[in-house]
Amino acid sequence: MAKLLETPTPPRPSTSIQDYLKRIYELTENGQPASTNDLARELNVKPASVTGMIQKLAAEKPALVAYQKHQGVTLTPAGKTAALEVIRHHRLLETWLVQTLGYSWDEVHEEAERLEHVISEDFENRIAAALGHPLRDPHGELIPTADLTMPLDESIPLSALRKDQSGKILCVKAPDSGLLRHLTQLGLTPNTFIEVTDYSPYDHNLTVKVKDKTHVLGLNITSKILIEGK
Amino acid sequence: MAKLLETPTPPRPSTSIQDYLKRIYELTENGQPASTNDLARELNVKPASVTGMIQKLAAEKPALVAYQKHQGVTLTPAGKTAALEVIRHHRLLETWLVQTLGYSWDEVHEEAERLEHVISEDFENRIAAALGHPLRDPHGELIPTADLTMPLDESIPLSALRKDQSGKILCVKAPDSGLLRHLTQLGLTPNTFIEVTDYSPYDHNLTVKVKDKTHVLGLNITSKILIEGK
DNA sequence: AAAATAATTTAGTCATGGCTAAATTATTAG
DNA sequence: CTAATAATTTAGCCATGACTAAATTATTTT
Repeated sequence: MAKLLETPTPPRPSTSIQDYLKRIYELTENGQPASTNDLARELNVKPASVTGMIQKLAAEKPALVAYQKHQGVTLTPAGKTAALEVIRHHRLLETWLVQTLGYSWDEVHEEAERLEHVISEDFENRIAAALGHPLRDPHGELIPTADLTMPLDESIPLSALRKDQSGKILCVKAPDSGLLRHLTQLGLTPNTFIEVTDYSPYDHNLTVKVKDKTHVLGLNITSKILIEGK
Repeated sequence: MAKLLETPTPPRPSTSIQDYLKRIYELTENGQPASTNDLARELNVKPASVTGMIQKLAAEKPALVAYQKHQGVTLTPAGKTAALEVIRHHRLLETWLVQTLGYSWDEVHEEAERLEHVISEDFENRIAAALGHPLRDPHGELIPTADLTMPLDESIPLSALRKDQSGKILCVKAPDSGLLRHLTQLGLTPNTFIEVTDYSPYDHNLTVKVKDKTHVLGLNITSKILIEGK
């Protein structure tokens, strides 16, 4: 009898579509449309394939992306919601794998990348609850809330700090796991206290003290480390 | 540099192939080849599709199934190994979801059904270790070992017991979750003590005492409940 | 502004894994 | 043993999502 009342759940976007939407979200966080080439690079796919998929996403009802030839692509509200769903899955999974299976935060990404596409809403709810509805994942990235909106980011980049200012590291946005491990070595991990002991106005290098050790960090690093806002 | 040394990991069988191999394993546990129709029913796919996939699996090098037209299909050693890998994933996942996320053993199946295809060896090892390398899953089914062999089953069906015999329930093989919940209601769950207080030689019904309650069970149920062997 | 280069799109192909309809082979009933 | 039925296979089609090669459009350089 329950059979007869089953909601005809709308089919979930395919794994490929989810990947496209997630990457488009990330590439458009700067406010600029994402280019075909950039997407192709991020997705490990040829540009021609990107064009094809984008055209398909733009033709869906409702459209998931806004697209004009040669103008790059952005997410529609529907597309953004779908992207945030995937990102929420990913970040909750990373948090959960680190907490319950002893993964380190720099090796958990790939696993989450595969799991994010197949977990149920029920599963998502259970791990969110088990983790106490965390605000950030192990990297410090904000986790989209259950209503599929991204919380306001109140962090500022470490590069904005000057001599004698200090704060707590919230987030480390490292593009590859090599750098991630390096920064972990230096003690530059989320929830660590950091203090700026010197600032060079010429190259914007910061001298920082973390866990009683001192390091000089260039803009390439300090711009990727986020500190709690004042 | 690590790049240059990356093992060219053989591509994992597709999700579809994994599903086929798992079902063939289950359907051939009785020693008989699996028929096209039975497989189609189990996989929610048309018989013609099964024929196509089986032919493909038989043509792989090494072959994953042994197949002769109209004769049904069995697993080759390579196919059996691949099937046991998926079954190990499934059963470890079920065990783990029940233990760590409070799933009940009758609602965990579908989730594991999707996750089993995407977890890494590393993940498998971590949950196996975290669970203390369990012998059976929450249903009581044997979990294939890390070397991908199925442990010897030392259980016997409840239907083999007679008046005044007793034992511990190891496994409940219920074909659908409705029956599963019903049996749970009756207290017929793995690791519970059960005592046969009467036996009817005519219809093979057993009168059993479980958790201070008494029930009369038909062969349709008693043959699906496994008890620790003597 | 024209030429060279880079980015993007189109057109056409392929593999995967479903499907239907029709043909074939097995099995069962009479 | 033959006819009816059931099971299985073949043939041909479709959607998805990749690919290459060629064409087109944008952007830089000179």
